[in-house]
Amino acid sequence: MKSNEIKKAGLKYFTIHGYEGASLSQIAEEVGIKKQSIYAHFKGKDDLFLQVLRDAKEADLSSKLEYFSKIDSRNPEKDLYGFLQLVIDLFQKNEQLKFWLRMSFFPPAHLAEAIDKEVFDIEEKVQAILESKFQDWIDAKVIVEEVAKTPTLAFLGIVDSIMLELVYGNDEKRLKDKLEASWTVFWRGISHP
Amino acid sequence: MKSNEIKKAGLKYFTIHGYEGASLSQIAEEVGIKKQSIYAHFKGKDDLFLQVLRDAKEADLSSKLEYFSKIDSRNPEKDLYGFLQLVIDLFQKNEQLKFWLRMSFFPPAHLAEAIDKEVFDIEEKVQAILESKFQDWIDAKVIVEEVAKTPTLAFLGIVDSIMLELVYGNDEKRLKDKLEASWTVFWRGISHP
DNA sequence: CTAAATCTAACGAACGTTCGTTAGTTATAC
DNA sequence: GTATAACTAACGAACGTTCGTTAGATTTAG
Repeated sequence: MKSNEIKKAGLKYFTIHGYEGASLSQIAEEVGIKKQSIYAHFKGKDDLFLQVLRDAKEADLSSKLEYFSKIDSRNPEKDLYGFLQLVIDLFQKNEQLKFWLRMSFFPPAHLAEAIDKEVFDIEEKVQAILESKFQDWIDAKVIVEEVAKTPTLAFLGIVDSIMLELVYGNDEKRLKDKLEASWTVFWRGISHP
Repeated sequence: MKSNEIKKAGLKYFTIHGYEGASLSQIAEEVGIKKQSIYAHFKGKDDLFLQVLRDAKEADLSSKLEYFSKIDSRNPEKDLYGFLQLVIDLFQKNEQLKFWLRMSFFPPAHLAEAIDKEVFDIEEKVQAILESKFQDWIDAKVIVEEVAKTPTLAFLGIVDSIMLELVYGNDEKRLKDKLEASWTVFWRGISHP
């Protein structure tokens, strides 16, 4: 299907140059067609963008949901650190998470509302799952905390900072250092009385 | 000085729409002149952008340096939390930090190299100062840690995540919650044995 | 089985608009 | 009276988009 090739090229250039900086002719050239031909598959630039966005959202969400459904809920140290590894993997394997991150925080102005809705949706779901996991661990006295929301938000903060480090450069060493540092302090912070 | 007005308008639109999405006519209109008149003050779009960038960098750096020069180095809990408050203040008072954040992570492709150099410079300096502060606190046995780099990187991670929260929405409540959660876990993580 | 109709995917050409930029001219300020 | 900073006018290039058309495959009808 040619549509998928176009979406793939769109994902690439939207990620690198942003919505305004990516041009249809550039995207078409990548696929080997003229920019007018894109209109046989999409209504226009906005349509292409929004389809790429929804694909990225779905991929991101389903990867995370799948991970959460697989963990055993008895070993928070392994499960939480594994989630950070998952995020790093997703980021490096496919471009969708990078695209998603960029558009979450710096959306094209005229689509900001539509994008915000999707972002809120995914954020809400992930937070809800994490919070219930933390609650389980608190009940099982595996970690020490009064309210589940505190470690949840702190952990999501680490996820964000790791993603920023991923988008920043490709300083593999610095990423590893930062992950280790954040994780060490975080884990000590929620597991020690 | 009209140049400053132009830079101020440039800062605004570069921050909202990014380099490619901001147009000189838009910027000129904000100031009340025609876009061609910008060329009496700047060589072109790149020149304007880079001057805005350097102003933002300088403002960001000097605010942070000033803060570090004022703290007494005996009370890390107050000093570190105060730094997070400073970042939030800077972000909400002037647009420069938001601009700086956007361009650090999603620079226009043809200026990426020049921008990266500035970003690396400021990052390096802040990290060096923080690391030496942490070393002082470790030596004074106010915090518990072996190497200063670990709490430094973990703290910088919190700074990043707070900035992302600031750029995201203006959910004041969520920002407060996240700050409190990250800080609680972090402080417990570096102060408890 | 063949002929007509429909669908798919691409094309060149052109649309109106906006972009950043340059040149030459006029007004303002010291 | 000279510089500075604004203006008008115009530039080539690129943008997203629409148009009419073509070539080939697939489906439908007689």
